[in-house]
Amino acid sequence: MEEGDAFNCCFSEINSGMSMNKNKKKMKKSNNQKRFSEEQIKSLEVIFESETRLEPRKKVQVARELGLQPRQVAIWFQNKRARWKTKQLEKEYNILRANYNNLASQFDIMKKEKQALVSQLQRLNEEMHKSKEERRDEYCGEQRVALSSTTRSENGKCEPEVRINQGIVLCNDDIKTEYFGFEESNHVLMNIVEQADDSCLTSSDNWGGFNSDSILDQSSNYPWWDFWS
DNA sequence: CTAGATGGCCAGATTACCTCA
DNA sequence: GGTGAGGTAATCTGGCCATCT
Repeated sequence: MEEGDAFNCCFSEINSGMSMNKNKKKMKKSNNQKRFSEEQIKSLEVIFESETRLEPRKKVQVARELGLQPRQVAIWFQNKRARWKTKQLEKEYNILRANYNNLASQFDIMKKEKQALVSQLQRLNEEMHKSKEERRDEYCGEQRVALSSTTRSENGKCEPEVRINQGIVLCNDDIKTEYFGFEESNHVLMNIVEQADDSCLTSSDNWGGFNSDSILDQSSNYPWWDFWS
């Protein structure tokens, strides 16, 4: 701490009548100069733009130039920093809110797109099942005719029940895969639909649990603003 | 060298007062 | 003219740090 600084500090308090008894409940202020002049404010603003804190020497110099007490300059800078910080916080809050709104709207759009795709998948799946059953019936009918005609020509005996049962067993097990040829792709499709059904996006409960806190949670290291990039 | 005293600066909260709608 | 809201200078409080003794 500098001697001059200490002197000016004490001087300013005494001089401006601001040295208060701490036991007093009400503070009284001098009515000499309530507000700084426009020029004083302008100069202080200019200095503040380049440096938000003043060196003791600079503070005395500025005070002298503007006709203020060093303590007044110090207090102005303190208050200015506080106001500036509040404004910065407001700005940051507005940016965060805008980002959040943007994120939420995009999320909503994607949610709808996904629901549409899920319905489309379900429709396709139903059609596939229908087509599969039609082909199976068609195939089993052909097998039934072929089997009964073959045995009759070989043995001269007619065993329709056995032949028919054999045909049905074949249809339900191995032949259907060979005949229809899409067993594997069908499994894949079914898995997609099942997974989509389990997804949080189709569950309104989970969607309702979506909140900004989780996104804005500073404890997470994930840069959420890059989520959509 | 270390510990306590002193004083300044800071942030944050609050007060007192002014201006304006 | 009275009043409430908002802005601003100044004060208070508690913590931190540097210097002195």
